[in-house]
Amino acid sequence: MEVLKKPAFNVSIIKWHKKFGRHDLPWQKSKDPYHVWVSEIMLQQTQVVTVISYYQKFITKFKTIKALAEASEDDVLSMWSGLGFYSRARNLHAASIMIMKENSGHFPDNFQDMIRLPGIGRSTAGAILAFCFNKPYPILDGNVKRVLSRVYGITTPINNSRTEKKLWLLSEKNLPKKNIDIYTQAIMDFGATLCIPKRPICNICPITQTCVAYVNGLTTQIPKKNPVKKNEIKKTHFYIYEYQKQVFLVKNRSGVWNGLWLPPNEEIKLKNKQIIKYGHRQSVFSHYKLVFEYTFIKALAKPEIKLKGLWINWQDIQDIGLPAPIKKLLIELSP
DNA sequence: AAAACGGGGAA
DNA sequence: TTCCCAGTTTT
Repeated sequence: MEVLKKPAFNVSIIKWHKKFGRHDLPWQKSKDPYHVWVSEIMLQQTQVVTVISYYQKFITKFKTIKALAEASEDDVLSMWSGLGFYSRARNLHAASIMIMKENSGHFPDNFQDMIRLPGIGRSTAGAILAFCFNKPYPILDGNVKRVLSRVYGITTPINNSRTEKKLWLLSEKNLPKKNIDIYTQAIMDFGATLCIPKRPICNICPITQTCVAYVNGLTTQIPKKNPVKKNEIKKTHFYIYEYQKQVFLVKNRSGVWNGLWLPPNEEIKLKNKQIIKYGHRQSVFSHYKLVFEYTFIKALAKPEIKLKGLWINWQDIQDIGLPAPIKKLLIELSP
């Protein structure tokens, strides 16, 4: 009797990618590690569609590692404004300075030197090594976790350290002997477009025969996740002062939105003031909900503010590092 | 309202 | 090693 040999999972994925994968993303145009690095950092906690325009703006503004290293942190954060998880931008900037100092501007070509850079961990280093240097390193992002847990029928929670260890081993085990760059892109595209979190499109999937979750009817239950802790509520108040078409902002130096500009959260005594508006907003983070009230105060005389900060023209708020909900609020309040 | 998206750094 | 922290968009 003839034994039908099933194609290996990784070979099937590469074949699938030729026809159905994404080939025209902006960062796929070059193998320049700087480009791939920036894209990988942006993609760490953000979806492709959101990243595209930010990536293009960022690379246009900072064309090389040198240009990034020579920029101010303010400039870097302003390009990141709205993308969230701002430590990614601060780390990218800090890493570019390290690369200038320690490696004369050349991005490292090996795993050990890469993960020394702030913001680059095992998965990000693996992606850069595969895409730019054709080296067989595994990655383990959300897509890969989902695909592997379904293919192997892993029912333990994927946000658990034992399961994660197992997934790393599987990711490594499945690396193809050749075309590591294509495979790495392929498994991410496959996870992002076909083996999606809810309602995976199994009817056109090329690997259902070897997918344990599919064969056992478990695709909706895998991957399983431990529940995340619930959100507490934090409250704060912003005082938005306007004087002669300018608004006053201070640099935040802690917690969320570290390094970004915010309206002060303490009231400043004014002799002549004209309060325009009160209101409140909320902003949901992964670990808590921030409820903030705001008071919009139009000053009739220049306020004497002891806080260190800056007066900025309304139209210039586009160009500084502001959190998305604050930028939105200021744009609504601007004349 | 909940889910999706990894890695740094303190404990 | 483990735990805590960190933002916005999409579903």
